[in-house]
Amino acid sequence: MTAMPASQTKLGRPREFDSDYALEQAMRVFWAKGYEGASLTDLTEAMGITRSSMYAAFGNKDELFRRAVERYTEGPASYGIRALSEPTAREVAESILRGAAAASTSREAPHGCLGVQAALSAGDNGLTAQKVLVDWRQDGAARLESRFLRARAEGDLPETEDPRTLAAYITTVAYGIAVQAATGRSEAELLRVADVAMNAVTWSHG
Amino acid sequence: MTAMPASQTKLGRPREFDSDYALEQAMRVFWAKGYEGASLTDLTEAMGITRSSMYAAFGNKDELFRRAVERYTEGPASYGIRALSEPTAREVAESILRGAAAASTSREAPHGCLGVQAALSAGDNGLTAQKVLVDWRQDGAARLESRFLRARAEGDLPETEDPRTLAAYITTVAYGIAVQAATGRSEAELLRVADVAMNAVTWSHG
DNA sequence: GTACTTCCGTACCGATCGGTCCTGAAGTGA
DNA sequence: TCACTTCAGGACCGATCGGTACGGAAGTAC
Repeated sequence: MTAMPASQTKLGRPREFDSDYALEQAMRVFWAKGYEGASLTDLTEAMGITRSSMYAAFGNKDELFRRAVERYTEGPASYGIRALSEPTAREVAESILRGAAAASTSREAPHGCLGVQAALSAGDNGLTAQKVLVDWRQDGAARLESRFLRARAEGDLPETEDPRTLAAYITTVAYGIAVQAATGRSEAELLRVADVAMNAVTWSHG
Repeated sequence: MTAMPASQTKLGRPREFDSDYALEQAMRVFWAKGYEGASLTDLTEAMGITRSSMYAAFGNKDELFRRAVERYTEGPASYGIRALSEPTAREVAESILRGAAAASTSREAPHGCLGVQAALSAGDNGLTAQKVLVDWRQDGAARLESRFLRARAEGDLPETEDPRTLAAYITTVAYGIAVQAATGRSEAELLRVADVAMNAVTWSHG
């Protein structure tokens, strides 16, 4: 219904607003105010469109949030995906922690991590959004676990390290860094925290 | 007006409900649903009192939240204060991390940490609550920093360790553990994470 | 031009939000 | 008993919530 295949013949009046820009703005509002704290008025004003246009283009608030999270993953949180392709387990972990510190304290975006703070807890109306983010965090941890599993198979991580626990540890620190950023800590401080955190693990290299 | 000194002569009809119990229930609702997600209806139903009684006893939603956070500090989060009186820096840190893992995964309470998840981000109506929790987290970190400062002075922590960074690291892991608990991780997993985290620091003892 | 489709803006929907007010009952001290 | 105070309950407040209906304007395909 909403997102038709682009191959279809375009009929009628074409959309006047930039859908990507609108989604970007919605993402920022959710990031700053959380799912429940972001009202339709907040969202549409930031997106520069009316309620009608938003509902026609994205369906409803839940779907808009889902799309915003996707965009967040591909945009501000893309350091996470890039980190997975670092050559060694140590560099993967370091990229994630330093990336989290940087992304959570950017001056051009809300502090903290959308994936953590937008719906950590929720009332009845926010349960869908809460589940979206639980899945988002679980998925990220699972990818990291797979990466560490591969690293161990490649001899890149000592056999004594458990990939699941290690992935849980790194994501734990990353989430904590996001909370610290939302509490007001500076990037410099959080980079030092990331450095300390790296010492917890015996890496094969580095 | 609201909270008169207890020394005053008691006049009129005495309160019929248990104020402590009511506050405990309110705390749990805020813990599970967050500040904005917890409606007055949710709160008063759990507390077993009417809106009138709540407003007479606690003032308004913001004040109720403030009191609930106080109770949280003295109750479910009391492990934090107790940890500060452990004899060595290592034991302080270990008590905090293990305490966080246990408190965040209790079967008799909502998962996660009220101080983290009840208002990490907020809309306009939740800004006061958000500030309460920012202060709460900053205060906790400051106390831990003081404790580590003392530990270093007592020769209980190597001179090479910076108390501020160390306190930031430990609280970061503790917050991360709370996020993981809200994501569904088990206590056993989080205890393993806590063990890993302890290896990041060179302690004088243990 | 004409038929058709989708646009956008607005007015509006019922529900719920936090908070107030009023009333009658119930307990207090003298 | 009496005056006084505070209780609990529920109706009610304006504002805002997410979401919908409608209608005129504006674009496209033929």
